[in-house]
Amino acid sequence: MATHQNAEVILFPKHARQPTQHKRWLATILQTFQEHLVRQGLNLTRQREEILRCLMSADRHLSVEEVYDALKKQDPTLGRATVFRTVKLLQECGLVAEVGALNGRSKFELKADRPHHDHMVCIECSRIIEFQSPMMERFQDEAIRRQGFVALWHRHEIFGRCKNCQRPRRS
Amino acid sequence: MATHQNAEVILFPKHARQPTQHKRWLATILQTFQEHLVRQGLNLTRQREEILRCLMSADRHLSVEEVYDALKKQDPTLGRATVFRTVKLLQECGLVAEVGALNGRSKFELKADRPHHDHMVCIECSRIIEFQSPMMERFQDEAIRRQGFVALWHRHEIFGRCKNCQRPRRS
DNA sequence: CCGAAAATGAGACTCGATATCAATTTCATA
DNA sequence: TATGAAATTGATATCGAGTCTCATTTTCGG
Repeated sequence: MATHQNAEVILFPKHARQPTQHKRWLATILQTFQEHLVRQGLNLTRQREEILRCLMSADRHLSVEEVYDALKKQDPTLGRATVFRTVKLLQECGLVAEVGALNGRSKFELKADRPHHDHMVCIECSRIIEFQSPMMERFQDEAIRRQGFVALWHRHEIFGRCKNCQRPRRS
Repeated sequence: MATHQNAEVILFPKHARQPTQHKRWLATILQTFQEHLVRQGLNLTRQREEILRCLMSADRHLSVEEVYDALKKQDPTLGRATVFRTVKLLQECGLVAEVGALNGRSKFELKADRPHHDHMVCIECSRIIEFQSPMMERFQDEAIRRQGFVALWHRHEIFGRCKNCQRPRRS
């Protein structure tokens, strides 16, 4: 009945880049966000930057609550609503994608400059495994074209047990 | 700000079967459900049967609220909780599948005896287009095997605009 | 028919997400 | 740099899908 697990969020570079390299990457993404905001007549505020940085430096998919908790420590005035609003903005400009989680709490990941991939979600340990399958994509695109559909985004999640969680039986 | 659209649910056979044919189909599915219940020491009650019949005869994916509204008319004592509970039972025995909808309200479809398929969801008119792509499935399965993952179910939804809703611009 | 177990439905409750709104911040412009 | 309209924020209220509780009713084997 705990409100949420994973109260502690350890932040470290996702791609283990060189510091300088990472800085440049970070700057590029910030700029993308900035441009999107300007296009809408909005500003890149301290809070928005913090939230984006948090998502950029996390080594895993985070929920809004996790982002909020992590940032609250270094900025106690931050409000939940701002995190929700900012994540929505980041989704709109395609920097962040929702990865529907198991129990109604959505998790988010940074999409920027990362190749397209889908997810396998372990129902035991909640681990999210990213995978790519260009061939699968290809046939998916073909199906979309066949229907005369214009795809804006998609969600492809496979639920089951990961390699480490294949216990013989549920106790 | 309406609580929910589509208050009216028109029920008619999904597959336009012959009456006798449909009756037999219905009986088979009811029996499947029955068997699942007995296996768990549960009973097939009037409410449970009504709910399954409703899902079986709908021509589209329904939300719990829609099932509830439709049945409430012919059985005013029916409770929301019962619909939620029954849909969960139907999911457990594989007769019904959740099709994650746009706004947090899940919709459900009857899976029984229908071939596997995925969905394209129109963000304009909420229409759900079912499609099949055996090749796509094949490469998906391959990816799952490659990860040593054991898949239990999956969700593959493509969001965008359907053929009829490709307006030139959002006003 | 009896009685234990299952099922129901009304309503309280949970909790992620959104809306509201007064106070604060931002930035183009003077 | 000062100004003010527009954007932003955060506290809080609110919403709503889904779950839980529990007293009452139904089911079904014996």
